[in-house]
Amino acid sequence: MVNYYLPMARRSDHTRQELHQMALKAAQAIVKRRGLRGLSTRRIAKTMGYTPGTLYQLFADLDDLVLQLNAKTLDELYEKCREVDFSKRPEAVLRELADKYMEFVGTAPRLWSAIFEHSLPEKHNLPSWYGERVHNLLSLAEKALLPLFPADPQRRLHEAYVLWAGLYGITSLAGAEKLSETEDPKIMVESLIRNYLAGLRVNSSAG
Amino acid sequence: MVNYYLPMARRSDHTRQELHQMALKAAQAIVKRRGLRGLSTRRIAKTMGYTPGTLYQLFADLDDLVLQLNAKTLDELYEKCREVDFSKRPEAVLRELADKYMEFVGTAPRLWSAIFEHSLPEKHNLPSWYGERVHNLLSLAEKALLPLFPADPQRRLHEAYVLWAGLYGITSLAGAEKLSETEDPKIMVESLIRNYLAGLRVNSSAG
DNA sequence: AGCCACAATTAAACAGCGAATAATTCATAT
DNA sequence: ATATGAATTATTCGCTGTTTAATTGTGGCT
Repeated sequence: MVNYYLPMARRSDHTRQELHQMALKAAQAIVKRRGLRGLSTRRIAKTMGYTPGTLYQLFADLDDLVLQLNAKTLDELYEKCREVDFSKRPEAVLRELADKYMEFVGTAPRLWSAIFEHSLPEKHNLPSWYGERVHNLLSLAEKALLPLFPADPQRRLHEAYVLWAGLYGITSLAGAEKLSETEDPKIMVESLIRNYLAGLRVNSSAG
Repeated sequence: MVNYYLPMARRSDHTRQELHQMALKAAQAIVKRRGLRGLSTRRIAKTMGYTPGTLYQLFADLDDLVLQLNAKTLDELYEKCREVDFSKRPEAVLRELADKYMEFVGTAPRLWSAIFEHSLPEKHNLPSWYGERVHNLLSLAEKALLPLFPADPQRRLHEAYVLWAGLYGITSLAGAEKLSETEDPKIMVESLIRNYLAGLRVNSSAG
């Protein structure tokens, strides 16, 4: 009789979890260098020292793997952004968050754009664990807005969305298009934060 | 002797320009229904009633075709946005622009996200004619800001860029469903315009 | 020790892809 | 009428993601 309850020892030198980690690290390295379109199951497998079939024991398909890679990217950005000093004034915190964001994107632009270049087949929806990663990041911006709307978490989340999306728009446009090389994305983000926050104060006190 | 100066008549029933148009229309229909990942040379060719090889006489490669499809999309959005009444107040004009923009995106979300999902291979840069399409749209937002900064076109462009990038970010994130499913992008855009413009007035009059 | 059960891994196959090339078709200029 | 050369197709190549069957290897049991 075989023991069905404990996992049988692996044939090779790596546990399932190790393999999972190896695959994501391999994929991350490939996307960093060659972009999402340079990623393939065969390339990942070769980088790991395995064959493509093994990947299908760790992931449902390549979409699943990319989704988990993107979640990992979001996690790493989240960890980087958690370091900011949230005791400062909202505007200063948001500026620091934006700085971390842009620094992160700048060091691995292909890894970052993989998040937006990837799209799921029609049938599938985004898994909830992916949405949680996005929410984590948003909660940081929301946290920065806490002094502004201490009693309205919903409002806080809403404004955090707008600022986050604006940040994304600026960085992605600046990254993809060098038409306006006179425009510095850093200054644009600065404008966004300063003016939007000023507008928030005006419109809140007025209405 | 052959006449090198006048184009030889086509073998089939369509001129080169007609074929070019047919290819883009076919690609547009496919992307509308199946998304960018459902697009292939074989599918385009079959839709046109030709074979894949013909496409390579009209386009350098599939990337070129997708780029021209995206330019066409930007053109169609531009034509739609030109209809707004630019005699109104800046905030009203910007809101109308945003409305047209989001209505357009809403009717063909897959066509729109193709703009962001597509990325060129490392070697190539975006052609200038593509950047012009983006600039056209940008100039509409700049036009709306004319009453606010009548003597500072550079400032106008800067603020237009920030606003447009924000709109771009909100719609693309909402369209790709990489952000919240609960937040309504329309309300977010409303917030962006109202607060950013309010901030502009405050910060301009103050400093 | 020997063997069995079964998980892990691989090798092979399939359909489809973008792209390049050779072969073919066919409208026109002479 | 025929040769010319552009337009179109058929074929081929090396890829791709994914599935399947075959193989390998390991731990449990007698």
